[in-house]
Amino acid sequence: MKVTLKDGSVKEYGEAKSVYEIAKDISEGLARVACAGGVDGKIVDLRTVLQEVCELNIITANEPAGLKVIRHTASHVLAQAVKRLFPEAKVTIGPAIEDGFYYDFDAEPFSREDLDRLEAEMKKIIKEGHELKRFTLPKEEAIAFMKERKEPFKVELIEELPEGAEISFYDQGEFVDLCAGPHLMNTKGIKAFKLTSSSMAYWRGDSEKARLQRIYGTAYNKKEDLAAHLERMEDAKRRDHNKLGREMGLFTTVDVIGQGLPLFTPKGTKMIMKLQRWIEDLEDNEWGYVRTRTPLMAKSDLYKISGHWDHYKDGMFVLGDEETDKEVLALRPMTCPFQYYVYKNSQKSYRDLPYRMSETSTLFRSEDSGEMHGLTRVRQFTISEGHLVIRPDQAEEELKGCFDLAYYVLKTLGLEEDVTYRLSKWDPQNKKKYLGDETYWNTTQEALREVLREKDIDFVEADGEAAFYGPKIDIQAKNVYGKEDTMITIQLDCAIAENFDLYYIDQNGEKVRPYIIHRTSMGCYERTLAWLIEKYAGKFPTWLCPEQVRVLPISDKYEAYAQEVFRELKANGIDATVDSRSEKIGFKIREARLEKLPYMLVVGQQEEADRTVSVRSRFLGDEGSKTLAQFMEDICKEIRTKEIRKELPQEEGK
RNA sequence: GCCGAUAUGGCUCAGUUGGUAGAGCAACGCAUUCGUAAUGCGUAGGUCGUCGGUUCGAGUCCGACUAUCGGCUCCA
Repeated sequence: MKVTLKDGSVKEYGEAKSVYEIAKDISEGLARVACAGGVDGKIVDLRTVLQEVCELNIITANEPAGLKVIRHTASHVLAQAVKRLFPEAKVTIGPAIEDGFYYDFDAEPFSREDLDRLEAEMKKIIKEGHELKRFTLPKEEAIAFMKERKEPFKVELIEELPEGAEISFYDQGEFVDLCAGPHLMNTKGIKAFKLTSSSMAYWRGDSEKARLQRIYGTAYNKKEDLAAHLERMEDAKRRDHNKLGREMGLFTTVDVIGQGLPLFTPKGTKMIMKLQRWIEDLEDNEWGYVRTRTPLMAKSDLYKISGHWDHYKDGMFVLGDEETDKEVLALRPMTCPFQYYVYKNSQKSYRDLPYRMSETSTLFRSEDSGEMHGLTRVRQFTISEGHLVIRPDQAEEELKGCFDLAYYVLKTLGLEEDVTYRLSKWDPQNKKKYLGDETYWNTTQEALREVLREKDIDFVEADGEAAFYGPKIDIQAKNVYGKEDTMITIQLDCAIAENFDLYYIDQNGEKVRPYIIHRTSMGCYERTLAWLIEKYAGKFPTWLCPEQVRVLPISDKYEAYAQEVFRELKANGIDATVDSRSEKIGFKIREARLEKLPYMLVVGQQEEADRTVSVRSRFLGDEGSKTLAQFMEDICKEIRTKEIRKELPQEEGK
């Protein structure tokens, strides 16, 4: 589709997905020229263009762009319903988001019952079939219009728009909203929607500003799609690590121990130790790292040198009071300066670089109370933290090495498809938050960008996400609810060496400042475990399972043989147990399956006589019998190669 | 930190208008000795998150605190 713009230029749009783009261009950036714009070369007015666009949106409503329009319109219908049932409520903004929409209101908190009533009212509005009519007003009139309707938040929004702008509104029956569009032509276009939850949000995301009540909802073009979405959300709840991890007995929390301080059970600990041993072995033996072990706390003086005292003090647990105590200590929120002093312990030559240090490092961060979540946001956590002290000429190669290691870890865990890559840059609008000048940031950011380009990785760039000392490559993963957190980070830091007087001696015998790479390979063990729980819904690859094999004797009579099998498994380093209870075999199998064990070995008269085991696995079900030696060979190989076997389709056991 | 919701035996949940606790599963015991998703019977287990208040009487009403959940903000 070609749209002719006022300046005579013609912009060509592709199919379906760009429908929203057109509408957006027309109604936002090109609002003032749109009246003279046209579709397919014909000059038409804006209303016609928008109508055409909206029609297309209905047709292509399964495309993300089409859904966005439906959801945005649904958010207006929600606002209309709120104004009907809660006339005192003030409207603010209500955009479409990834899986639905929300609308923020200045109102009393909404209960689930309120949401149900609002849903009913929305259905009524949809049925009433209001046409969404767009009109514009000059800025001054627009302000007066919203003042008259007693909507202070809308007035504030309009006041910020440029002078002389034509302000766009949508009229749907008795409800009129300030909005750039686009929208469906009629409220009847909303075929399936649901209000999912309500919560509090701040006006413009600023905790100093008004507290608003946000209502979340979702809308689809078809009832089946909505049902499928709700089903996905139910599935997400079942996978939620915070629920499943507790149910499976991997971790727990205790009131009197405190928030954000999970306790790992023997099972959870086993999994974390498997990850940790793997990573340490990998780094030390294959990727050329040396291992350090440094204190969990230090005097405040250390953090003053590193800059954390100025930039990160609120995030640290400080022991003692600067006013009254001679010595003030703080638990470490990172390992950087500790490892710098390990580096400084002996004088390094250019030949010693890169000097790659790694530590399985427990860190403490004083998160605000509402920020903790399961295993993904905690106050004490352990990361595979490393610092590479490098010569400037080694930056590119070492950064790539860090990236390769991270990618290898992700791939082995089967998570490589589930992550996104982000180049985290400084915020040029807020330079005070960062060390170094513009040149420094441009150079370091470009170095990281080059690595991602070289690796042919799709990535996004994000302002304001950098550490205060340098930019980062962040590998982001989403939890089952779509919330994103950083899993692995690689950071380039060319500034801190100065503060700690780090140097090496070059070929000419001169002292030279090295660069530093801060990086993780697996990231935070707690978080990684959380993602693994959600990714595999508790059905972990065998190598990671806290219990890999359970021996199930048919009856007490075969206990001795079961013990023999068990000893053989343990002798091969396999995590195994024996279920010796006097229960029927069906019951034992049921329990082992509910616990998502990869392997069960049923042993009875036949097996004892033949020196075999009857194998039942999560992957193939009843696999028949194998000699013990054969089973041992197979499972050892599976564990050694960290194989991710395909699971049997879900059977439901209640 | 902010807003809202929630808090009953190991787990999942009942508990009516305030009259001082109930089920299933798990645990334990006994019987059963069993061939690929639940054997039967029995026993024990809770000062209802903590503290305070209202009341003749509080799991139930009120307040504070703590924790959990959903968000906001923040972040590995």
